[in-house]
Amino acid sequence: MKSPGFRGQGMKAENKHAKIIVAATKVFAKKGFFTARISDIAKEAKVADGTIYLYFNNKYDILLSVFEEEVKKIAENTAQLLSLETDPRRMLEIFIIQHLIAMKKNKNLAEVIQIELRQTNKVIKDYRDNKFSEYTGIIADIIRRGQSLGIYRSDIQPDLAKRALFGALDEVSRVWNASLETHYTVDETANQILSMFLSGIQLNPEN
Amino acid sequence: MKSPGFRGQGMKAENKHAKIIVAATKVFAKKGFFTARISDIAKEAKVADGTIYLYFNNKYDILLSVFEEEVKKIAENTAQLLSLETDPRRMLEIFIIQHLIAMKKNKNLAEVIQIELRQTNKVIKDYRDNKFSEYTGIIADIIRRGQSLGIYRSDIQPDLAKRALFGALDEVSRVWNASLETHYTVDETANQILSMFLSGIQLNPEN
DNA sequence: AAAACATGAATGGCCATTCATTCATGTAAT
DNA sequence: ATTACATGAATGAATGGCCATTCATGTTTT
Repeated sequence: MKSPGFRGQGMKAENKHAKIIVAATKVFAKKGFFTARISDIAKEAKVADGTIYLYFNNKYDILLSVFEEEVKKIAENTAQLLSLETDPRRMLEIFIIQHLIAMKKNKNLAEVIQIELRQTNKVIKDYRDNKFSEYTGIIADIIRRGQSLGIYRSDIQPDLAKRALFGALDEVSRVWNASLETHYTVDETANQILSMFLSGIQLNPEN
Repeated sequence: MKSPGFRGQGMKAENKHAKIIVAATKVFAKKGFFTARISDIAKEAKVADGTIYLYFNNKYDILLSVFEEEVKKIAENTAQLLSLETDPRRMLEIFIIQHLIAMKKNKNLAEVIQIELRQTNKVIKDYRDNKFSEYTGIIADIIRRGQSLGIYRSDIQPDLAKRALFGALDEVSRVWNASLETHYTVDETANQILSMFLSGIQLNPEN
């Protein structure tokens, strides 16, 4: 006597993987990687503890999957928007806005990125610089393009600038999550940061 | 028959506290807070596991102490140097250089700051925003001063700018630690970041 | 010989991971 | 279409290892 649409045990995999990813993102964000318990994730995903191991090898594998999948999403979305644009100034604006929107919309993701970047990094460090550095690489590319067009100062090191900009964005979103302080809107923030960076990067400042 | 200056067990407390702090900084930096074992710290400090609990309440207390003491050192040192200076542009330069020097010199500290800021934050969140926000507050103060002198754009939000700048510096030093990439010197980096920020913040850009 | 310090083996709790069992669904035989 | 059998997804209690913390004991200092 199950209500229509209900499925008991044994139902086809369907979207358990996805459900676990979503739950894990939430739990990692709330408690941090090390403090999060598998059983927390299982409960959040409405799944048994053991089920998680049908989809992931271990706890770290979950974190990695969350990180890579989510970063991939943002990167693809941003790349898509950027492909329609040619002005490096406008491109930088798009990157900044998209990043902040993504972080604001998905606070959990923001946290996971921060955690993965700092803590775990340590343990596994190397073999996963893929999706993430691909993402920040977008910034460097924009800057290089601007330089070859004579719009951005040629004495700026794109690899340093990408870090400075990413760091700025990351710290701003960290505070959005971590503190109770009132904070500026995405637009205000994006404008301010864009303005700080652009005017410092443009060859011929016009404000 | 100990050589002169040698002291066996039971020697007067002397500097055990300090020794543990130094050891803990090193170990936390290398392994991260959660992965670090008390016995690692004890071994590094050449002290018994139990001894640590004569000086600290628990593992987290060690991290907190490391964080607060080290941040305090930097903050005081920087404040001291800044007190000799009045030009907001030069002041910003000093802050940037001092921060980068401190992080480069003490990679361990850089890591601990990052860890404390992200992971643990989570757990205890509030009651320790003291030393750290005091430190980043220096940036906001410099900017405000520059604004009232008409040197920095008045439309810049000091609290946002401080985060952007701190984030940029933090991300740059994160990469110094985390990656194997060749990276720029402190001076190069400081110049670049200062230049990016200053030209974006100055009312009348002159380069 | 107290008091103060230091030691490190033992304790105890926590939690990732495993695995024996259950059960819905699918297939084959009657 | 009813029964019998097979499959493997899902479960969650039990296992086992790790490690922070404690404390009974030893050592040094006063």
